[in-house]
Amino acid sequence: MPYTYEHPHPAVTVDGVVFGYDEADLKVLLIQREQTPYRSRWALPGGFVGIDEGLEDAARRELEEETGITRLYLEQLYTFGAPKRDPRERIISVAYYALVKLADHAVRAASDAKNVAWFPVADFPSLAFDHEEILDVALRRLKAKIRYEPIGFELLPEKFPLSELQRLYETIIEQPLDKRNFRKKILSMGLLADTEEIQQDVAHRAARLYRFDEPAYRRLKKAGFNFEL
Amino acid sequence: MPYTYEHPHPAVTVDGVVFGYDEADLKVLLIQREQTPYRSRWALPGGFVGIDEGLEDAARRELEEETGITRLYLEQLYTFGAPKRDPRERIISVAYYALVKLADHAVRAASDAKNVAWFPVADFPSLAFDHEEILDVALRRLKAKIRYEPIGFELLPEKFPLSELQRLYETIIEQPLDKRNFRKKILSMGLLADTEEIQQDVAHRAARLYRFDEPAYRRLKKAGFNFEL
DNA sequence: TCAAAAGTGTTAACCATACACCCATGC
DNA sequence: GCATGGGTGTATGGTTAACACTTTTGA
Repeated sequence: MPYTYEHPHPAVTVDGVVFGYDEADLKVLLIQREQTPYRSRWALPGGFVGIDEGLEDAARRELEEETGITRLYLEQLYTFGAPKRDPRERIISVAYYALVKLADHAVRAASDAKNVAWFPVADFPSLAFDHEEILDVALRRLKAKIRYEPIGFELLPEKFPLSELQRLYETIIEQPLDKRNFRKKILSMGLLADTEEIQQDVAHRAARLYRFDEPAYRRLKKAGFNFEL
Repeated sequence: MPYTYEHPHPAVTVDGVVFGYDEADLKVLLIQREQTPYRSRWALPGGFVGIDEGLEDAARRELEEETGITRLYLEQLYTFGAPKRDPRERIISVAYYALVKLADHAVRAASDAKNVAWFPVADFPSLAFDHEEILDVALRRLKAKIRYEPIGFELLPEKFPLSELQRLYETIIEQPLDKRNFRKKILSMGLLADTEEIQQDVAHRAARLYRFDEPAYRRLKKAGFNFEL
């Protein structure tokens, strides 16, 4: 049961910053802690890395265990290791950030036994440990990355109208975009496939639905194409 | 002496990818291992993180201990934690990359007791552990980052002619640049201060020497300026 | 006087921006 | 018929890209 080493070893955890988006807001998934320290504070989902477990594997496992979310875009963010970041012992945390299609996951997370909830990134409670710093780094990464990698689609449903894509971008980069220029640019890239479907049950003219054309993106990328804004 | 934990803990190390540049090549600093495993193989400098030591502190300490290099640009790169990356025990490595002004450091590293040497990144020996992968990630990061952050100057001497800066960029991004356009662009940014000095001991017309104007950069950045290429 | 690199401007193509109205639909 | 958002084109200014010759210096 006890594990002994000649030199002291830190503990290693993974923490996940899970972003979701609904028509109004960019949101982040938080869990309310049940144990000390920071009991009842909200925190990023995460946990210890198994001794024979890869880092990304650990991140996926923790997210699935704690939130039920299973298929998501996941990328390593940064490693946080300030000596006193956890009051119990030295814990080094490898942080990941994830993008999920909120519509598909909102219910499961909310109905879980644990206290799990989505908070708007513009308005969230005080967090445990250094998790506010981690969230801040994740947000900055997302803002920067969404401009030069087509990852925005990971936050939208499979099929979406252009206006929703535009709103997503406007929300994340925090500035308005010109509708005509946005459409011109994004359509001219050849990354969107017209699904030939339109919105249902809207109280106005229904918009065409597009989907992200992954194979086309791969082809273009190989040919030297660079996504931008 | 022995340290005991209820659950198994991985060891945590830092490894450093130190880049330097001379008029011909982008180079990386390697150390020849004296112990098993991978005895006598070349490897990235690095070592264990002290239990009360910050990650970046550990990286700086290791680089100083192993190579004598003390003032450098240092940034966290990525964390590598595949379960079998070290044959002895589970070791998670937080990798950093560093940029140094080679001219100032070439001698010290080479004259150290340990077997330390600079290798061109285009032609280096087989490396220990997963260090080739780490180097590869570092190179890609450098190539990407040098285009949108003015970090190239960290690789040049304090004072340099424009042609040297251009050669540096051409070397790192691996494509030729037009001389007139390069000068126009870089000078129009207002980041270079004319030192009013010129090259000495050259067998042709001596070039003006510039230096990177750090305060000017900070001012511009605050005003929303974005360095690019 | 030759070799080697420094230094310098103009033009054309392209791209980003700004901007306003009509259309389709459901209520 | 009205409210709501969908969908569309053009003109201008700025930015990038292509391109070649003269100057300076030391050997």
